[in-house]
Amino acid sequence: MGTVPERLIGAATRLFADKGFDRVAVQEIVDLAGVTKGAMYHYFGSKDDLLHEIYGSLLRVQTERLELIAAGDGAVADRLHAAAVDVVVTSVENFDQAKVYFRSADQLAESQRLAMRLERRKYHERFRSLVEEGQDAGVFRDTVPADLTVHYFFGAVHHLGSWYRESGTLSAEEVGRHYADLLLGSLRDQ
Amino acid sequence: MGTVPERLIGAATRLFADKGFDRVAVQEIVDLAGVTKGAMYHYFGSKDDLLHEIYGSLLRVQTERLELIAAGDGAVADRLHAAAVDVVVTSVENFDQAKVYFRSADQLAESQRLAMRLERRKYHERFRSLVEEGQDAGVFRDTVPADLTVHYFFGAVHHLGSWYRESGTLSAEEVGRHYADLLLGSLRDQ
Amino acid sequence: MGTVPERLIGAATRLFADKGFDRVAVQEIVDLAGVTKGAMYHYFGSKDDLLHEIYGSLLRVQTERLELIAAGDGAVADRLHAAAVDVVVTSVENFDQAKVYFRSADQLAESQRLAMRLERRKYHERFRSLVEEGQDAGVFRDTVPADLTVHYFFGAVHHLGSWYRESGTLSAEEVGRHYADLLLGSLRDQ
Amino acid sequence: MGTVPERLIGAATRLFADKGFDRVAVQEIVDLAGVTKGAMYHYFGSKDDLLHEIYGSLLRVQTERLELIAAGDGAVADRLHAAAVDVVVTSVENFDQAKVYFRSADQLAESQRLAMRLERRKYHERFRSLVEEGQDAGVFRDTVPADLTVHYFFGAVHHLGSWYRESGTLSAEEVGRHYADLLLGSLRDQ
DNA sequence: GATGAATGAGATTTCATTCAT
DNA sequence: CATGAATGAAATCTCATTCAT
Repeated sequence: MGTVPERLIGAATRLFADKGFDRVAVQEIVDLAGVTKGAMYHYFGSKDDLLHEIYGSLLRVQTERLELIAAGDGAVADRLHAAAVDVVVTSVENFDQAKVYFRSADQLAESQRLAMRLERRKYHERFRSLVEEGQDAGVFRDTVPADLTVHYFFGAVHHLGSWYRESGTLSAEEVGRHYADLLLGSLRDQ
Repeated sequence: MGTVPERLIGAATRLFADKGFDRVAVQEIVDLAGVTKGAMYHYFGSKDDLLHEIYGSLLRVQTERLELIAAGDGAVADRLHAAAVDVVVTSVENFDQAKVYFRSADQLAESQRLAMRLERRKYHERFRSLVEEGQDAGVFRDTVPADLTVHYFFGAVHHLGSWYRESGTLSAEEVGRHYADLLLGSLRDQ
Repeated sequence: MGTVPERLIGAATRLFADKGFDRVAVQEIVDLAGVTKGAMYHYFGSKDDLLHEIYGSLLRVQTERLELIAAGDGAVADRLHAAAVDVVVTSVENFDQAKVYFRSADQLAESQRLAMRLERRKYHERFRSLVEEGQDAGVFRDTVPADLTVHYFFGAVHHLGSWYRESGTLSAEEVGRHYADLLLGSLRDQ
Repeated sequence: MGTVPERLIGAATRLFADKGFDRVAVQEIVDLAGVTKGAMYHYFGSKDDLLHEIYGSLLRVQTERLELIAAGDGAVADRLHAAAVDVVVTSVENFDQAKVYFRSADQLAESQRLAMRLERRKYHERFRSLVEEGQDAGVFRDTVPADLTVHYFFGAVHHLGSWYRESGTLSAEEVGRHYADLLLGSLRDQ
């Protein structure tokens, strides 16, 4: 059944993803995890801590993978495409975590928000550097600022939680490829 | 200073946009509006009602404008471009309303959610029909499903609330054009 | 039966006097006052606020009376004697308030502590100035610093809560006169 | 570093003196002592036990010393003076213990309270017997009941915790002498 | 039309203590 | 001897909503 902290994280992830951080009571989390509130506060300092933990784990994984993909030695268009597919696939494969991540950024406690923003920015900038690399190489057009393009793309990714259903006809891989195609398409020089 | 209901809607819009529906107390709203709780419950049945009121108004405006733009008689690519610019511009020009709209869909009461989903879907479908029209005409490529493309684009639009700052260097119009260019770019046949 | 805030103050005074601030639950206070917790938080911002309210009221009364007595035109020894009697008598006549005041100074919230310390110091200093006036006039001996003497006397007064019983044989007036006699005795020049 | 129980008593003494019994969590005590909760409950039955242990030790020492001083063969005024100095000096020299003793009498568990009250009363009575001895001998005036005088003096002593600062200009010995002078002064026959 | 006192349910968090290891 | 995970009861406080006036 996993350790108590694992069960708590699991329960919180599912509930936060479903209802949003503010709509979930600590009591619901511990009930679903099968432990008592005292146990939760033994392992986590607060409800915020739980969110912070969930929030960070997917971002860390994705950052690591982006690092690897971006540092590859293929053409920049291929690397960007692979990175775009990857962020979609890992988001869908960890859909509850991703939904929490997409929805609850603003609910993080002040103190944790800064640290998280830094990590997010790092991810954003690594991604943007790929776009800029392509622009500098003349492979991508530069009529739209790279920064804005990246916001545009991540907006689309964040929105996955609002429409994508795991039970639907499209696999994670397929959505990933479509998203990547749309991104590359909009960057392709005419 | 406006009527009491107007002041209430204004206060609620600003606060919901800033902190999210669940983080705003009714007391804060009435304080900011300069009225009492009794007055609020005189005009609105509940806190949910306030959200509902705000939620719908921007969507109604945008739907109306989309209708007009889509029914124009220019080339489909031009109409889609204009529609894309428009949704961004109107979102930025009513930024607080838009933020509420982007963030708080899931907080609507069950009963209101359905009605809203219908309106949203209508908007989505009108937009999609433009994409499909272009695909049918052979102007846009159809390797990516029109439905997914529209989700992709609206994801980007919804994300505006997370990164766009009215005080920044980009005007609403500029962002709108960039967004539209990215959309059209990704649809352009190679 | 008095207004709700009055009943709350009354209940809190009795309970704080009996068991000490930290040993009293808000629930007990509202039960004794016959209202709900919500009502309490409607009138008082916190449990601390309640203490603050109680704490200040006796001090204000005593400060006012000391002012009057000290400003009288009798001999300094007579005025000091009257002041000493008065602080004992008013403390015993408002015994619950006095006990709260004596016991719970350290439980006041940080923010309120400063304000209260100022008021207390003012009282202390007015009292001390009487002692100094007598020393300057050669009526009281000055081998013991006035400051220390005042601490000594107020220590005795604060201790009333630990031993004096209203049901005992000594009236407030009698205790007051004894205390004043002890004070004056220790100041009398040999 | 001392044994584990010693470290626990030391930590508890400091914390109780600083914040009061009810404001100190067992976790804080064991943290400061550098041990775990299990260890604490190995040596002490409860948090109350810790208080009880601290509470008694200073009283025992002071009782013993009072016994010796009172049983001396000097004049009664000298013995009372010495006793008064001594209680102040030992209180200041064990200031944390004394503060706990002064503040936390009411926090003792019912069962322990009785035992403690007996010891306190014994101390009080021994002290009072000195006063009475002087009154019987005609050295002290008897216009104020001995009992009340002793309460008065111990009130002043208990109050030390509220105003005396070890870093101040007065040494323990000086304060002791001043306090004793005030006591003797108020007893001196005119 | 509007007030604001009052409710009552429920929120998060704390904490002394126990107990299997 | 000692650990530290886990409990469970209780603590303070919040808040949308109602209702007599």
